[in-house]
Amino acid sequence: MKNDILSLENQLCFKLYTAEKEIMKIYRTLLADIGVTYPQYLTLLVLWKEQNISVKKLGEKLFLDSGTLTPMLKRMEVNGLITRKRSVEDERVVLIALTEKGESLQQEANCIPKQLVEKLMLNEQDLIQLNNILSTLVGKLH
Amino acid sequence: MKNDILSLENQLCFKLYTAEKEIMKIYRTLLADIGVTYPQYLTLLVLWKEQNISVKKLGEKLFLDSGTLTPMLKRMEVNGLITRKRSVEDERVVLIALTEKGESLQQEANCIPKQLVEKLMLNEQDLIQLNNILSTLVGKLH
DNA sequence: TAAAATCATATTGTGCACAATATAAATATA
DNA sequence: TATATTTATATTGTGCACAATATGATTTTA
Repeated sequence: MKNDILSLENQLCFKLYTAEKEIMKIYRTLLADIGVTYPQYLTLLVLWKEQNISVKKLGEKLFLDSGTLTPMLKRMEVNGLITRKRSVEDERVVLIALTEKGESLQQEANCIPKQLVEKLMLNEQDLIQLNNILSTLVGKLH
Repeated sequence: MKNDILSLENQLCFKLYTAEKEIMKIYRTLLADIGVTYPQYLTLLVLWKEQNISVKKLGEKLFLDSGTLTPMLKRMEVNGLITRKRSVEDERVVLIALTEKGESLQQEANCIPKQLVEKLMLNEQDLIQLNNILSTLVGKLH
Protein backbone atom coordinates (compact mmCIF):
# COMPACT_ATOMS: atom_id res chain seq x y z
CA MET A 1 0.00 0.00 0.00
CA LYS A 2 2.88 2.30 0.87
CA ASN A 3 4.35 1.39 -2.47
CA ASP A 4 1.19 2.47 -4.22
CA ILE A 5 1.55 5.99 -2.96
CA LEU A 6 5.17 6.03 -3.96
CA SER A 7 4.58 4.73 -7.45
CA LEU A 8 1.68 7.12 -7.79
CA GLU A 9 3.90 10.01 -6.88
CA ASN A 10 6.00 10.19 -10.02
CA GLN A 11 2.87 10.15 -12.09
CA LEU A 12 1.13 12.68 -9.88
CA CYS A 13 3.85 15.33 -10.01
CA PHE A 14 4.38 14.75 -13.70
CA LYS A 15 0.66 15.24 -14.27
CA LEU A 16 0.65 18.43 -12.25
CA TYR A 17 3.64 19.64 -14.26
CA THR A 18 1.92 18.63 -17.51
CA ALA A 19 -1.48 20.05 -16.53
CA GLU A 20 0.10 23.39 -15.66
CA LYS A 21 1.74 23.57 -19.08
CA GLU A 22 -1.48 22.58 -20.85
CA ILE A 23 -3.44 25.27 -19.06
CA MET A 24 -0.75 27.81 -19.88
CA LYS A 25 -1.13 26.77 -23.51
CA ILE A 26 -4.84 27.60 -23.36
CA TYR A 27 -4.13 30.90 -21.62
CA ARG A 28 -1.51 31.74 -24.25
CA THR A 29 -4.07 31.55 -27.03
CA LEU A 30 -6.73 33.44 -25.05
CA LEU A 31 -4.34 36.13 -23.82
CA ALA A 32 -2.74 36.61 -27.24
CA ASP A 33 -5.83 38.65 -28.14
CA ILE A 34 -4.97 41.28 -25.55
CA GLY A 35 -1.21 40.88 -25.96
CA VAL A 36 -0.15 39.72 -22.50
CA THR A 37 1.34 36.60 -20.93
CA TYR A 38 -0.15 34.71 -17.98
CA PRO A 39 2.08 36.30 -15.29
CA GLN A 40 1.29 39.68 -16.84
CA TYR A 41 -2.41 38.82 -16.74
CA LEU A 42 -2.10 37.95 -13.04
CA THR A 43 -0.42 41.31 -12.49
CA LEU A 44 -3.29 43.06 -14.25
CA LEU A 45 -5.82 41.15 -12.12
CA VAL A 46 -4.10 42.56 -9.04
CA LEU A 47 -3.84 46.09 -10.44
CA TRP A 48 -7.46 46.19 -11.56
CA LYS A 49 -8.37 45.82 -7.88
CA GLU A 50 -5.57 47.83 -6.28
CA GLN A 51 -3.72 50.71 -7.87
CA ASN A 52 -0.24 52.00 -6.90
CA ILE A 53 0.99 48.76 -5.44
CA SER A 54 4.66 48.24 -4.63
CA VAL A 55 6.73 45.58 -6.34
CA LYS A 56 7.19 43.89 -3.00
CA LYS A 57 3.47 43.68 -2.31
CA LEU A 58 2.78 42.47 -5.84
CA GLY A 59 5.44 39.81 -5.36
CA GLU A 60 3.81 38.69 -2.12
CA LYS A 61 0.48 38.28 -3.88
CA LEU A 62 1.87 36.43 -6.89
CA PHE A 63 4.63 34.54 -5.01
CA LEU A 64 7.23 35.97 -7.40
CA ASP A 65 10.50 37.74 -6.58
CA SER A 66 12.15 40.84 -8.05
CA GLY A 67 14.29 38.74 -10.34
CA THR A 68 11.11 37.75 -12.14
CA LEU A 69 9.04 40.87 -11.62
CA THR A 70 11.50 43.64 -12.48
CA PRO A 71 12.09 42.61 -16.10
CA MET A 72 8.45 41.60 -16.57
CA LEU A 73 7.18 44.93 -15.27
CA LYS A 74 9.65 46.72 -17.53
CA ARG A 75 8.20 44.86 -20.50
CA MET A 76 4.71 45.82 -19.41
CA GLU A 77 5.89 49.43 -19.13
CA VAL A 78 7.37 49.31 -22.64
CA ASN A 79 4.05 47.93 -23.88
CA GLY A 80 2.26 50.89 -22.32
CA LEU A 81 0.24 48.88 -19.80
CA ILE A 82 1.70 50.24 -16.56
CA THR A 83 3.91 52.96 -15.08
CA ARG A 84 6.78 52.44 -12.61
CA LYS A 85 7.57 55.27 -10.21
CA ARG A 86 9.84 55.47 -7.18
CA SER A 87 7.94 56.37 -4.05
CA VAL A 88 8.67 59.87 -2.74
CA GLU A 89 8.36 58.80 0.90
CA ASP A 90 10.63 55.78 0.54
CA GLU A 91 13.06 55.82 -2.33
CA ARG A 92 13.54 52.05 -2.10
CA VAL A 93 9.96 51.42 -3.14
CA VAL A 94 8.79 51.26 -6.77
CA LEU A 95 5.07 51.82 -7.22
CA ILE A 96 3.19 50.22 -10.10
CA ALA A 97 0.11 51.85 -11.58
CA LEU A 98 -2.08 51.16 -14.59
CA THR A 99 -2.09 53.35 -17.67
CA GLU A 100 -5.36 54.00 -19.46
CA LYS A 101 -4.47 51.24 -21.88
CA GLY A 102 -3.84 48.83 -19.02
CA GLU A 103 -7.09 49.87 -17.40
CA SER A 104 -9.05 49.41 -20.61
CA LEU A 105 -7.88 45.82 -21.05
CA GLN A 106 -10.17 44.82 -18.20
CA GLN A 107 -13.18 44.99 -20.51
CA GLU A 108 -11.52 42.82 -23.13
CA ALA A 109 -10.35 40.34 -20.50
CA ASN A 110 -13.82 39.87 -19.09
CA CYS A 111 -14.60 36.94 -21.33
CA ILE A 112 -11.42 35.01 -20.54
CA PRO A 113 -12.47 33.14 -17.38
CA LYS A 114 -15.59 31.82 -19.06
CA GLN A 115 -13.69 30.74 -22.17
CA LEU A 116 -11.08 29.03 -20.05
CA VAL A 117 -13.56 27.07 -17.94
CA GLU A 118 -15.21 25.87 -21.14
CA LYS A 119 -11.90 24.61 -22.49
CA LEU A 120 -11.02 22.87 -19.22
CA MET A 121 -14.05 20.60 -19.69
CA LEU A 122 -14.26 19.64 -16.03
CA ASN A 123 -17.57 19.31 -14.23
CA GLU A 124 -18.34 21.56 -11.30
CA GLN A 125 -17.61 18.88 -8.73
CA ASP A 126 -14.15 18.19 -10.13
CA LEU A 127 -13.43 21.92 -10.25
CA ILE A 128 -14.38 22.31 -6.62
CA GLN A 129 -12.48 19.21 -5.54
CA LEU A 130 -9.38 20.21 -7.45
CA ASN A 131 -9.60 23.68 -5.98
CA ASN A 132 -9.88 22.29 -2.45
CA ILE A 133 -6.95 19.91 -2.74
CA LEU A 134 -4.74 22.54 -4.34
CA SER A 135 -5.71 24.97 -1.57
CA THR A 136 -4.59 22.45 1.02
CA LEU A 137 -1.41 21.77 -0.89
CA VAL A 138 -0.45 25.41 -1.47
CA GLY A 139 -1.42 26.28 2.10
CA LYS A 140 0.89 23.63 3.49
CA LEU A 141 3.78 24.23 1.12
CA HIS A 142 3.91 27.98 1.13
CA MET B 1 -24.00 29.27 -9.50
CA LYS B 2 -22.44 29.76 -12.92
CA ASN B 3 -20.72 32.77 -11.45
CA ASP B 4 -19.24 30.63 -8.71
CA ILE B 5 -17.43 28.51 -11.24
CA LEU B 6 -16.18 31.58 -12.99
CA SER B 7 -14.92 33.30 -9.88
CA LEU B 8 -13.39 30.04 -8.76
CA GLU B 9 -11.53 29.74 -11.99
CA ASN B 10 -8.95 32.47 -11.52
CA GLN B 11 -8.12 31.10 -8.13
CA LEU B 12 -7.99 27.55 -9.40
CA CYS B 13 -5.53 28.17 -12.23
CA PHE B 14 -3.45 30.42 -10.02
CA LYS B 15 -3.30 27.65 -7.41
CA LEU B 16 -2.29 25.10 -10.01
CA TYR B 17 0.39 27.49 -11.24
CA THR B 18 1.53 28.12 -7.66
CA ALA B 19 1.39 24.47 -6.62
CA GLU B 20 3.51 23.47 -9.58
CA LYS B 21 6.16 26.01 -8.63
CA GLU B 22 6.11 24.92 -4.99
CA ILE B 23 6.58 21.28 -5.92
CA MET B 24 9.42 22.24 -8.25
CA LYS B 25 11.00 24.04 -5.30
CA ILE B 26 10.92 20.80 -3.30
CA TYR B 27 12.31 18.82 -6.23
CA ARG B 28 15.07 21.39 -6.67
CA THR B 29 16.37 20.78 -3.15
CA LEU B 30 16.02 17.00 -3.44
CA LEU B 31 17.57 16.80 -6.90
CA ALA B 32 20.42 19.14 -6.02
CA ASP B 33 22.03 16.15 -4.27
CA ILE B 34 22.38 14.30 -7.55
CA GLY B 35 22.94 17.45 -9.63
CA VAL B 36 19.98 17.40 -11.99
CA THR B 37 16.89 19.51 -12.66
CA TYR B 38 13.31 18.20 -12.73
CA PRO B 39 13.06 17.86 -16.53
CA GLN B 40 16.44 16.12 -16.46
CA TYR B 41 15.16 13.81 -13.71
CA LEU B 42 12.13 12.96 -15.87
CA THR B 43 14.50 12.17 -18.72
CA LEU B 44 16.49 9.88 -16.46
CA LEU B 45 13.28 8.12 -15.31
CA VAL B 46 12.56 7.35 -18.97
CA LEU B 47 16.11 6.24 -19.72
CA TRP B 48 16.35 4.00 -16.69
CA LYS B 49 13.52 1.99 -18.23
CA GLU B 50 14.37 2.30 -21.91
CA GLN B 51 17.84 2.76 -23.35
CA ASN B 52 18.69 4.21 -26.77
CA ILE B 53 15.54 6.24 -27.15
CA SER B 54 15.22 8.88 -29.89
CA VAL B 55 14.72 12.56 -29.07
CA LYS B 56 11.33 12.38 -30.74
CA LYS B 57 10.13 9.48 -28.62
CA LEU B 58 11.48 11.11 -25.48
CA GLY B 59 9.61 14.27 -26.41
CA GLU B 60 6.41 12.34 -26.89
CA LYS B 61 6.72 10.84 -23.44
CA LEU B 62 7.57 14.11 -21.69
CA PHE B 63 5.40 16.37 -23.89
CA LEU B 64 8.43 18.51 -24.73
CA ASP B 65 9.72 19.61 -28.14
CA SER B 66 13.22 19.76 -29.60
CA GLY B 67 13.54 23.43 -28.71
CA THR B 68 13.49 22.38 -25.08
CA LEU B 69 15.11 18.97 -25.33
CA THR B 70 18.09 19.63 -27.58
CA PRO B 71 19.83 22.15 -25.28
CA MET B 72 18.82 20.22 -22.15
CA LEU B 73 20.20 16.95 -23.53
CA LYS B 74 23.41 18.75 -24.49
CA ARG B 75 23.77 19.93 -20.91
CA MET B 76 23.21 16.39 -19.68
CA GLU B 77 25.85 15.21 -22.14
CA VAL B 78 28.32 17.83 -20.88
CA ASN B 79 27.59 16.66 -17.34
CA GLY B 80 28.44 13.12 -18.36
CA LEU B 81 24.99 11.64 -17.76
CA ILE B 82 24.08 10.63 -21.31
CA THR B 83 25.44 10.18 -24.82
CA ARG B 84 23.91 11.50 -28.03
CA LYS B 85 24.52 9.56 -31.25
CA ARG B 86 23.03 9.85 -34.73
CA SER B 87 21.35 6.67 -35.79
CA VAL B 88 23.17 4.79 -38.55
CA GLU B 89 19.94 3.60 -40.17
CA ASP B 90 18.31 7.04 -40.18
CA GLU B 91 20.65 10.00 -40.02
CA ARG B 92 17.82 12.30 -38.91
CA VAL B 93 17.43 10.45 -35.63
CA VAL B 94 19.51 11.18 -32.53
CA LEU B 95 19.62 8.35 -30.02
CA ILE B 96 20.04 9.04 -26.32
CA ALA B 97 21.73 6.51 -24.04
CA LEU B 98 22.86 6.55 -20.42
CA THR B 99 26.50 6.64 -19.42
CA GLU B 100 27.64 4.64 -16.41
CA LYS B 101 27.35 7.78 -14.34
CA GLY B 102 23.78 8.35 -15.52
CA GLU B 103 22.97 4.74 -14.83
CA SER B 104 24.45 4.88 -11.35
CA LEU B 105 22.29 7.85 -10.34
CA GLN B 106 19.30 5.51 -10.18
CA GLN B 107 20.49 4.19 -6.82
CA GLU B 108 20.88 7.66 -5.37
CA ALA B 109 17.50 8.75 -6.75
CA ASN B 110 15.69 5.85 -5.14
CA CYS B 111 14.90 7.80 -1.99
CA ILE B 112 13.47 10.85 -3.78
CA PRO B 113 9.83 9.74 -4.28
CA LYS B 114 9.49 8.86 -0.61
CA GLN B 115 11.04 12.14 0.53
CA LEU B 116 8.80 14.07 -1.82
CA VAL B 117 5.57 12.44 -0.68
CA GLU B 118 6.55 13.21 2.92
CA LYS B 119 7.05 16.87 2.09
CA LEU B 120 3.74 17.07 0.21
CA MET B 121 1.91 16.28 3.45
CA LEU B 122 -1.24 15.09 1.70
CA ASN B 123 -3.15 12.05 2.90
CA GLU B 124 -3.56 9.07 0.66
CA GLN B 125 -7.13 9.94 -0.30
CA ASP B 126 -6.17 13.45 -1.42
CA LEU B 127 -3.24 12.06 -3.40
CA ILE B 128 -5.50 9.62 -5.20
CA GLN B 129 -8.20 12.21 -5.82
CA LEU B 130 -5.72 14.77 -7.10
CA ASN B 131 -4.19 12.14 -9.33
CA ASN B 132 -7.58 11.18 -10.75
CA ILE B 133 -8.68 14.73 -11.51
CA LEU B 134 -5.34 15.62 -13.08
CA SER B 135 -5.55 12.45 -15.19
CA THR B 136 -8.93 13.53 -16.47
CA LEU B 137 -7.68 17.02 -17.11
CA VAL B 138 -4.48 16.03 -18.91
CA GLY B 139 -6.34 13.37 -20.85
CA LYS B 140 -8.84 15.89 -22.13
CA LEU B 141 -6.38 18.68 -22.82
CA HIS B 142 -3.62 16.78 -24.48
C1' DT C 1 25.24 60.24 15.50
C1' DA C 2 28.31 57.01 13.19
C1' DA C 3 28.35 52.11 12.19
C1' DA C 4 25.66 48.04 11.54
C1' DA C 5 21.72 45.81 10.14
C1' DT C 6 17.70 45.61 7.46
C1' DC C 7 14.94 46.42 3.52
C1' DA C 8 13.35 47.06 -1.47
C1' DT C 9 14.71 46.65 -5.81
C1' DA C 10 17.94 45.58 -9.54
C1' DT C 11 21.36 42.69 -11.88
C1' DT C 12 23.55 38.51 -13.50
C1' DG C 13 23.58 33.92 -14.82
C1' DT C 14 21.39 29.38 -15.57
C1' DG C 15 17.71 26.59 -17.17
C1' DC C 16 13.56 25.59 -18.94
C1' DA C 17 9.31 26.25 -22.43
C1' DC C 18 7.77 27.19 -26.72
C1' DA C 19 6.80 29.63 -31.26
C1' DA C 20 8.87 30.19 -35.59
C1' DT C 21 12.13 28.96 -38.73
C1' DA C 22 15.97 26.32 -40.81
C1' DT C 23 18.33 22.20 -42.32
C1' DA C 24 19.22 17.86 -43.89
C1' DA C 25 17.70 13.20 -44.51
C1' DA C 26 14.14 10.04 -45.97
C1' DT C 27 10.03 8.99 -48.39
C1' DA C 28 6.32 9.63 -51.72
C1' DT C 29 4.79 10.83 -56.12
C1' DA C 30 4.20 12.65 -60.72
C1' DT D 1 14.17 9.38 -61.32
C1' DA D 2 13.75 14.24 -60.50
C1' DT D 3 10.69 16.91 -57.60
C1' DA D 4 7.80 17.52 -53.74
C1' DT D 5 6.56 16.31 -49.29
C1' DT D 6 7.36 14.66 -44.89
C1' DT D 7 10.19 13.78 -40.93
C1' DA D 8 13.64 14.53 -37.09
C1' DT D 9 16.45 17.57 -35.13
C1' DA D 10 18.60 22.09 -34.50
C1' DT D 11 18.56 27.12 -34.10
C1' DT D 12 16.91 31.65 -32.78
C1' DG D 13 14.41 34.68 -30.06
C1' DT D 14 11.23 35.83 -26.23
C1' DG D 15 9.65 35.28 -21.63
C1' DC D 16 9.44 33.52 -17.34
C1' DA D 17 11.54 31.53 -12.65
C1' DC D 18 14.84 31.66 -9.34
C1' DA D 19 19.49 31.54 -6.92
C1' DA D 20 23.09 34.57 -5.83
C1' DT D 21 24.75 38.91 -5.49
C1' DA D 22 24.82 44.01 -5.68
C1' DT D 23 23.15 48.62 -4.69
C1' DG D 24 21.28 52.19 -2.41
C1' DA D 25 17.94 53.81 0.97
C1' DT D 26 16.18 53.42 5.60
C1' DT D 27 16.18 52.04 10.26
C1' DT D 28 18.41 50.32 14.43
C1' DT D 29 21.64 50.43 17.82
C1' DA D 30 25.93 50.88 20.17
